[in-house]
Amino acid sequence: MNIGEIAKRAGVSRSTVSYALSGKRRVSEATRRRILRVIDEAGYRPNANARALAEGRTRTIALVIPPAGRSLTPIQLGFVAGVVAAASLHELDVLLSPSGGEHDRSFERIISGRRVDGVILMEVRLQDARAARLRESGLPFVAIGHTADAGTGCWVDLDYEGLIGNCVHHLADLGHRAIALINRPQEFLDSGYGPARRALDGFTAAAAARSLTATAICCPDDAMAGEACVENLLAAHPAITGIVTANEAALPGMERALRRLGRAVPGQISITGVVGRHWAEEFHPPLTAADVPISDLADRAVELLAERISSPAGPERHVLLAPPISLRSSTAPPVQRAECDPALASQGSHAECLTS
Amino acid sequence: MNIGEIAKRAGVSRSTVSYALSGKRRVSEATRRRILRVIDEAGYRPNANARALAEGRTRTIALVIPPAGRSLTPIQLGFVAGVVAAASLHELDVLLSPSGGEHDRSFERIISGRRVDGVILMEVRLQDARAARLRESGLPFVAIGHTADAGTGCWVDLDYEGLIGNCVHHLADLGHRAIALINRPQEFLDSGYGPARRALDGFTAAAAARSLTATAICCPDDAMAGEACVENLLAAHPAITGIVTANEAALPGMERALRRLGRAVPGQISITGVVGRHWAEEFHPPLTAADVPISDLADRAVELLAERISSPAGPERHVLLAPPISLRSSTAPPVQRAECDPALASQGSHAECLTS
DNA sequence: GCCTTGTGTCGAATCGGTTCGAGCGCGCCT
DNA sequence: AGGCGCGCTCGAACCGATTCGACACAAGGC
Repeated sequence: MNIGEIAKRAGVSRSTVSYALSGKRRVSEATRRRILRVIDEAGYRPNANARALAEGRTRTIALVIPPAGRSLTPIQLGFVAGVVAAASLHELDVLLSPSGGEHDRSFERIISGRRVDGVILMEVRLQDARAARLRESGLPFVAIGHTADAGTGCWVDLDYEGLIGNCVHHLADLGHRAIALINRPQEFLDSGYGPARRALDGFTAAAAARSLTATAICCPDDAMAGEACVENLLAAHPAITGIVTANEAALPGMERALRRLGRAVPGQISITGVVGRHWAEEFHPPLTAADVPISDLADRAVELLAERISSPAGPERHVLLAPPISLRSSTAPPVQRAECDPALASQGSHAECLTS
Repeated sequence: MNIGEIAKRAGVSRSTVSYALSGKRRVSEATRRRILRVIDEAGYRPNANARALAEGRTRTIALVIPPAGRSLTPIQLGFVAGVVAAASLHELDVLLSPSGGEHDRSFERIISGRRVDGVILMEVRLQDARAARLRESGLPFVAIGHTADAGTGCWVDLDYEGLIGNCVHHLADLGHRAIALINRPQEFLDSGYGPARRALDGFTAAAAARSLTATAICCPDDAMAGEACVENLLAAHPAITGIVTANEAALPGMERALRRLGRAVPGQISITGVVGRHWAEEFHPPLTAADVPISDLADRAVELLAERISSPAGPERHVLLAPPISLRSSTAPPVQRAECDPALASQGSHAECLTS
């Protein structure tokens, strides 16, 4: 069933059918109705490939997911779902492309085969080969996170530097003097992964501004590692009363470690950070944190890309999101060590130990 | 840059370029080399849409993800990643399609626009409108989970019935007499979601076969609900010593509830079930469970689909996976209430309380 | 020397749409 | 009445590939 068959049955030419469908030229009401009836009876839909070939656009975008497929975090997952939903509203389909290692062929196939009108690139690095390849190809793309030359290209990103800084200020305001950062894994930092770098920068700068004693450590992306990290951290730096985390996957382990060490939250240790809302709410007690606005991020990325596709010569826009800190119940002023009996605190009755 | 331009530069016809690339007819070695050199210099790749139009196939498959995009579980996420990886090995691209509600237009667009050669359908229900639509369209598809008429169509699935049954038998072998099933949410059961139904069937049948006292409850897919479920369960049925779970998302909450109630695992309560490997290993203590072989599932689905695409008239094959139970450390023989001091057990020294 | 066989290449049709220029018939204005 | 403009429709070109039948030319057999 193709457009020619419809034309024949309706007794018109192929172009008239096309115009009746697209509305790009006027078609008399009588003819239009007749054509639509035939189409309805035949259950006809235009072939997407033929249309793409003729129009020169595919109405499809590619979403390039991070290299190691196995390490997709729930936050990334949420982003994928968000992009699909947002694209659906723009009448765009989403082609998923893995990247890295043997899967680079897939990426290359999609780009150079002109299968898509634009690309969303997840998890870009400060130096990113895929971004360079895309720039060379001339295909519109939006990066999630920004590359080293932040001025060029479109991107949407989270203001990790500012957000982590806000967390530090929040702890400082409460009176904490010794704090720590639990960052993403060391190799992320080494390979120039923006969020990890900027989290560290923001932490260091804010801590210095408030003259805090600050310790930053990296932690692999899983609960077991989180448990070990917190144990080692508190053993090595017993004075620490506040923790800022940029690593949500480690949270369950952190919770376990604190419980096992008998440190009450927020009685003895305050915790905050930048994590997905889901993780913040599942923490015990609910985490005071800057919730990562994952579906906003997805919406904005698709919006930017759609705009760029329709006018490739337009300005290269950037979006830097900075969600507010949601106050829940994992932060409080630090205990005064001298005045407070640890036994009391571990039983949860730390009210009388609070400082001013 | 298109095939005509390459032909001109190499001084041959367009068809010769096509044959040199596809190898479907012989081309003299000299000509072939010349063409390839020109292609290399120009950085030419065939336009995927034009090729699809001419060949009548798109080299793309659709992956239809569950209705509510927001509630994708990590296990589903893993499946998506697995499908993309497997498809990449077959030189297939993956188009992601949401389904349900307003997103059904996207599904319809992909199917009737002939954008794909085949479809993988996640989370099918026993009665499934999308499966019916696909059958009607004649497009090859593979379902994850089977529909009510299991004999027709291709599918891959997990043998939930058998696996949950095995878990029951495992507990029975250890000597447990009163056990419970923590199933997926009630509405899943009501809407005819296969895994939930079959988990319940398998549990009931195996418990009956071993003459166990069995309680089955449903639990929403999150940690908070898991915590509440376990508390209520143990309050209402204090005799229970073994729990089988089909709900991995509830696991962290279950762990918290047991800890708060002071029930040692596996000292006082044994836990097992069917859950993703990741969840099993993150549990404390590591969970004895039938690990869901998620990437196997994805591989087999893609394999079946690829086979069906290349020979649509072939047999409709099914795959039912039944992974073995991985013994970790969350199950043990139940304590003899009369002989055992709960205080001892809660300190982890339950060795002297074991039966037979 | 002619016919056969086979190798390598070409031209044209095809896939299923979109789009542009042209043409036809009609009503209106002068 | 003739000319003009307008509304509607048609035919043909085009997008960029694949594929089939045909043809040119060289080698080999009689």
